[in-house]
Amino acid sequence: MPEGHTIHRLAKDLNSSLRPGTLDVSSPQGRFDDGAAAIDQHPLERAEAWGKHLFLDFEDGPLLHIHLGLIGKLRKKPAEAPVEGEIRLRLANDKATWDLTGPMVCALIDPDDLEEITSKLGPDPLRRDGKKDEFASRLLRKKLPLSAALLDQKVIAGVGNVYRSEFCFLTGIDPNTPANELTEDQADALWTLATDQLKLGVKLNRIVTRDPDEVGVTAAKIPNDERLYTYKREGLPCHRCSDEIRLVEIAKRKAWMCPTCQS
DNA sequence: TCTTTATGGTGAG
DNA sequence: TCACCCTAAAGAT
Repeated sequence: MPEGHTIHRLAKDLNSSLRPGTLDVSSPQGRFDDGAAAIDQHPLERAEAWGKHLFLDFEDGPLLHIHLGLIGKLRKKPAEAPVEGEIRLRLANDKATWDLTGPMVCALIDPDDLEEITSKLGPDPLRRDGKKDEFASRLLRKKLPLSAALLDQKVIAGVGNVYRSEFCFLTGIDPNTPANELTEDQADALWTLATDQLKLGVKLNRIVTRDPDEVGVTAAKIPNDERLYTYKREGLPCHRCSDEIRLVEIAKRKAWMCPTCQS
């Protein structure tokens, strides 16, 4: 489930769950034994998210870089939870256990590496240093379809395959529109939307783009199968106009759109 | 009990 | 452009 909101939520939860105090760090699966040993018994100073990247800073220890990729998960379990599955990394104290499975990246890095990684990322709407103007200038330079540009982490860090289709729908823009044909106002609207939506995603710990008024309950209570307008809804009626949601392929990945609402 | 899929990204050719 | 990496759950048989 990893788009930017997931990573920021994880950083927040890790900070409250694993501090203060030293941590028992291990690699039950055995593929990160050396890394785990280097962190073991060091307190977590701070977890921080940057787009879809997660960085954990340990007191008197190295930095840990985690990227969940498509299938990675970092799950909170009770203290002393039994080992089940392919757990690359386990962080534990006497109150909780966090198990990392299937990450694309789990590696110790130094500050120079951190700088190199973050310098390659575009503005993150969930960070104080995420700037609308920077997003607009990067977006409007791209000749790619909007839906492809939104997946480019150098244009905006943290947006993934669910948000990109939903943002195109919510702004009423055809996802195939070349980004450099958009207006400044449209770029502004996309940034504001991304900021609001990702913040809501962190709060609810899931993506809910649907207008609660259409469903008649609060956003937190919208059922999972009603919380999105387009994603994985091909063939189903648009929540706004009842036309059929269409599946298209953009930037080698599936994208969804309403042919009537987005033109 | 298979095969497929997934909210991602890299490196080789 | 393709092959490939990682894992688990859902879907097909």
